[in-house]
Amino acid sequence: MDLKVEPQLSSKDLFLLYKHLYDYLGPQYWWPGETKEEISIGAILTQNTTWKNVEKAIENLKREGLLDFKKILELDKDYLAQLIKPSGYYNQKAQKLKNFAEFMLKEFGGKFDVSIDKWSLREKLLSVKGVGKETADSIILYAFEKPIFVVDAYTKRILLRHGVIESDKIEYDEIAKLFYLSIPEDVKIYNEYHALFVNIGKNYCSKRTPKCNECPIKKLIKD
DNA sequence: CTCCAGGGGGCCA
DNA sequence: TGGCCCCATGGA
Repeated sequence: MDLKVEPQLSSKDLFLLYKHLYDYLGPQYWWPGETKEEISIGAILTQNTTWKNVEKAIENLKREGLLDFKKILELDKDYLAQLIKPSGYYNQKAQKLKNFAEFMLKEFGGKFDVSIDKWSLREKLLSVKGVGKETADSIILYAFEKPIFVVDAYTKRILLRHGVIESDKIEYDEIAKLFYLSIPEDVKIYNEYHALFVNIGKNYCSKRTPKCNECPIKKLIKD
């Protein structure tokens, strides 16, 4: 069971919530990363792992000049695994990075400024072994810069605690739909909204020490 | 010590 | 599709 917070929010309030959070917390400047390659690689490395550990892995790759799809594809898999060890699941993730690098080179010549429909792009990304919905959507939004809404564990937990959704068994795409129906289709908004949710999730809605009483959302709802 | 963090794939009924 | 297991490190 997950705790709930009174009063409750409705899915119709999601755009209002965004505007309030943005006014209150300001831009979050996501996704951290100097290049699209770095951003997309980070999206895979952060699977079920804290960002702090991912930073170490990225730093190792950057130091070796390996934030490059061609080099990742050619690199010895075990060596790649050692470099990304701090991010955990290193054997699996080494293979995932190779799968993704090969996909990007074959499909788009390693480029991100492609004029492909975002849903077609999503289908293609989901066909890569190691890229699930959240990872695909993160890559589409933050590297390809197309308006796809990213749903993560924080998003689900926050919506659950504020009564927007009833059950944590709700499907990923069903949660995303709540946002597509409530807010304008806009890369900037989707970018900031997800980042704001992570901010709130980390600081006020973590599983272990939920500081619901100090949560900005609780204060904002009182309008 | 236990539990969790910005998941995803494989297997099986 | 729904449930279950595996992957693996670092931090609270």
